[in-house]
Amino acid sequence: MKNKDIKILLVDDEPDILEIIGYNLSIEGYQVITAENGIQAIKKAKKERPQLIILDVMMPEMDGIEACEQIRKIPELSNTIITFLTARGEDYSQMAGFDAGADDYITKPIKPKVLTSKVKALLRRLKDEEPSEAILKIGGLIINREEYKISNKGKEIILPRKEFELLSLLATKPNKVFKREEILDKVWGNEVVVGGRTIDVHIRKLREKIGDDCFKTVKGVGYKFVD
Amino acid sequence: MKNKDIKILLVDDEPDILEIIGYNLSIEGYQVITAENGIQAIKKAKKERPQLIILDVMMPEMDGIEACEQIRKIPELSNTIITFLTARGEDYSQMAGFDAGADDYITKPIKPKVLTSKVKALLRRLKDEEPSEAILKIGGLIINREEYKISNKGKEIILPRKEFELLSLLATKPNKVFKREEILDKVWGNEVVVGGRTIDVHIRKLREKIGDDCFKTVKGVGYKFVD
DNA sequence: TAGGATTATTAACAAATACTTTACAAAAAA
DNA sequence: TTTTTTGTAAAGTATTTGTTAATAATCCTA
Repeated sequence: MKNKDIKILLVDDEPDILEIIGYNLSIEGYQVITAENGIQAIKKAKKERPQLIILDVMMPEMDGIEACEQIRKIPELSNTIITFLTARGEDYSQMAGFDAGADDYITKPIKPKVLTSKVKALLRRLKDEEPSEAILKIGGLIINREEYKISNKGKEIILPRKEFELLSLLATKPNKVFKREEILDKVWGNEVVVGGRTIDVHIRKLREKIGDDCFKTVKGVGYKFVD
Repeated sequence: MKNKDIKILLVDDEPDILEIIGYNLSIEGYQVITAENGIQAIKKAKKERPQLIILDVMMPEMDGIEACEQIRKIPELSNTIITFLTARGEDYSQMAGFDAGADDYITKPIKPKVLTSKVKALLRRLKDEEPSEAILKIGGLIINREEYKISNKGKEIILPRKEFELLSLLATKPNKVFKREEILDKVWGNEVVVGGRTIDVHIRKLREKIGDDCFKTVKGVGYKFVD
């Protein structure tokens, strides 16, 4: 399923928030639908059948919690993922939210990267049936894909996105050789065209940061991660 | 392995949590064992040999981290999967947990669906290890096409691509004679034109590396791999 | 939103390795 | 014996990857 086939319903009473989140999501190619209160949200949810609903907790008319409960009662939307928008630290609302049937929550203020990776992670559940394994452990390396974080022998490392994804890919199957083609497909996307040395350069950076011997070159084929 | 053959040790000091998680797991058919602190947990783990341990981080007597470390030292439990229960957002505990040898963590509050699918995912790791078609075994030779690796009588050998593919081809049907034509087709591609000695040279290199007698020449026809 | 920092890509060249050919020797077949 | 086919070593060619630095794109902050 491509992003453009995915509808996200965004519910918040502040137009600014709708604007900014909506903008970020649409950059990623999602179809964004908005609503400004719970009642509208339920109406639109029924009509549009979004795959994901992002719901502000605090809203006039009908708050997010109640809206969530209502939506959860709609059978056609049983597969819809609902996530709350909540101010940082509002613990009680998380609790109430989960009771109401929410799948996750996002705290405000929202960083675009966090938002999009969270959305991606949530949508992945749709396909996977089971929530994807967000955490990979190989040797002394821990890769937390949900939080885009890596720790190597207890030391945290921040990797740029492409490097992270490349490492992530290789680490899903240690010792398996990933063909360059395959890497391009999975990390860059099969329609993107990049020069011939791009992968090598990223590998080089990973070798620098994680350790030279973790990455093995198989000439004529590709690279593998070894532990 | 059926669910009823799987033991899960659940460790938390709050009886309520034990109750609710235990209930959900037993619905799925798992055998659930409980403990209320780290010391008890270790004792029960030794005795019952559970496949999975769900361990609360914060506990009186002995906390989850320490319990985890202790359990990891028990050789019989080396295959046991340990996952932590942690309050949302407690980042430090995650990290400490991994250092202690945990495989994953689950955040509270826990949604039954998340719990069960996570458990499923974790247990899937146990079964893995299935030999795929990517691996060929002939005599003392193991050809791993996924890892582009060869081991001959336990000794690992790295082969260049063409050699690897040539060997790979011959090994798919031991004792079958592959005509030179056929070899060219399959390894080089039918439009590539190479000189008359190319195959021989590659065979020679394989004989050097794998063993002279593995490759038999059938004059006027081609080569075969014998074990 | 300008500009400074970071990240991604490209280009150009070096280095490593793989592959092919050559030339001739050896072996087998005719 | 002559002819054909294969074995071998070394040289030569081609391909692939490593590396660096420069440039482009992007992100982030003030």
